[in-house]
Amino acid sequence: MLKGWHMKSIYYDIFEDLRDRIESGEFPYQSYIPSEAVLVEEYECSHNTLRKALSVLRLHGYVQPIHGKGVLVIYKPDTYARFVLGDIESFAEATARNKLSAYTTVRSFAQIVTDAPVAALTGFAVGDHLYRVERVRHMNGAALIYDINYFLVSAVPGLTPKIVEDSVYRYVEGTLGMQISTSKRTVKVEHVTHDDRRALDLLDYSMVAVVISQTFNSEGIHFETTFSRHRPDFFTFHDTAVRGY
Amino acid sequence: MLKGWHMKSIYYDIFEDLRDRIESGEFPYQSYIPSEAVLVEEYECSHNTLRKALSVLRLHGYVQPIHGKGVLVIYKPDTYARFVLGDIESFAEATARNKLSAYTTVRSFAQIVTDAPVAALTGFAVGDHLYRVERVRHMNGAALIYDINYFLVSAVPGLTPKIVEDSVYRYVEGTLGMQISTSKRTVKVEHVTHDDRRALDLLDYSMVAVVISQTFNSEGIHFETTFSRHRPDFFTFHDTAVRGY
DNA sequence: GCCGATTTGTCCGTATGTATC
DNA sequence: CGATACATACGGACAAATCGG
Repeated sequence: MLKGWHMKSIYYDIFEDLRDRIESGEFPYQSYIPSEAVLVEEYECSHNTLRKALSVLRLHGYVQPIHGKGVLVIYKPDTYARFVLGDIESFAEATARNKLSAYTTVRSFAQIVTDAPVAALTGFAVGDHLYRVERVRHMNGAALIYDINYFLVSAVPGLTPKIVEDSVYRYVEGTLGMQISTSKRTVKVEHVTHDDRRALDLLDYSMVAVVISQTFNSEGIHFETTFSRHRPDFFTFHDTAVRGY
Repeated sequence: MLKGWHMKSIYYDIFEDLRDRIESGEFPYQSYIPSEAVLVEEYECSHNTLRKALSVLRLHGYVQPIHGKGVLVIYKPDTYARFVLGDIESFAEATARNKLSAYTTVRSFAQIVTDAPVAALTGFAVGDHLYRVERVRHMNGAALIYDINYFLVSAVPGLTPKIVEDSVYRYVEGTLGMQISTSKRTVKVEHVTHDDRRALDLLDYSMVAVVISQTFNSEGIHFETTFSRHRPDFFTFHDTAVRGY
């Protein structure tokens, strides 16, 4: 059984525990984890709850259930880069996990009203009030990521340059109590702009990797569109796709 | 209730039906779909089965369930590009869906034995027998994608240049009856190589977008690693991430 | 502010189907 | 063929969030 109390939900606690046991090497690559029946005993939960945990584990690319045989581990520690973007993770969270020295500078901070071009760009409606923020992410001393954020004012009231310098997500989830839910992202490669040249330490790179993400909160409101422009050599995007899900 | 017989499973049929109804505009952006109770009536299924269908719908970024209120549609038809890569979709399937004139040429076809460098590159074990295939994807007359595939011979026996010119997935899923299950992908941006220059119509681009994918079949066997090198202006990668899954 | 109706979220127990060995 | 293991489906129960009276 799991130690103390569960924080989120039973199935999620079981998922986290199994994930940790896989990452720790207790269940190595190409081995089978214990059967459903055994795990139901161990975690003292219902068969349905365990299956939900296994489904999350699968969606994260840790295991591959095989009908009639067992649940196979397909997680290789070496293969996984540490900068996980296939999940929703903020810059602050990501750098903390990677133990990198990193900081953010704010290039501009303004409040605007959506016009037609901005609407086409961001997906917001004409007339929406937005915060437009430009930030530069430095890692180990070099300017590597140039972020242009558009936040819906009504959803993220009281945003300040001070806050965006720290972590918007911490403010949004902590102070405002808002929950981020779905993020739709597109990855492209574009020519560098004059702004890229000014903002980033580009060396001789002529193109940048761009991640365009539209983020929805738990109320289904599209509250953020971000253009994240990365120097190519420091850009990696991970993703796990599962058939039938 | 759904028309005739279900092909795969009840929950998947319901997912496909709801997805179609959303894409058709019956449930527009920012509207609520009928409640669980109503849909359970309509589809004559159990409440659990319907919830599973909704979970798949959510993972595909169509809806956002909101506790106590309903299930909100967050799908915008315009926003979605048609070249979906966040799902597992083959080149043949993708071009067919996009109604593009496309064809494939085979640059090389060989059988090799994995040595240390190839092992490090592909994730296969030293000594594994592999097919190494180089192909170029042409769309509307231009060479845009340069694919280098490594297939595990034991998992994909009898592969021929003729087959890879058509669709490997059709052979694998159709003839061999194998089912593709999980795909782990990484997107990077790299400098063009001499091979890129020879294989692709690169214009003056100096970099390519690279998708590295490791694909597992339903038996949990890592049977394919592919390096897909795209001309930047024709490259787009879509992804939907959901918190808590 | 409270209460009740509605709606989604989680969990449980059970039954049946299907693939593997 | 039987035992094991995963896959799907059902029905019931309760919790939590929302909304209106």
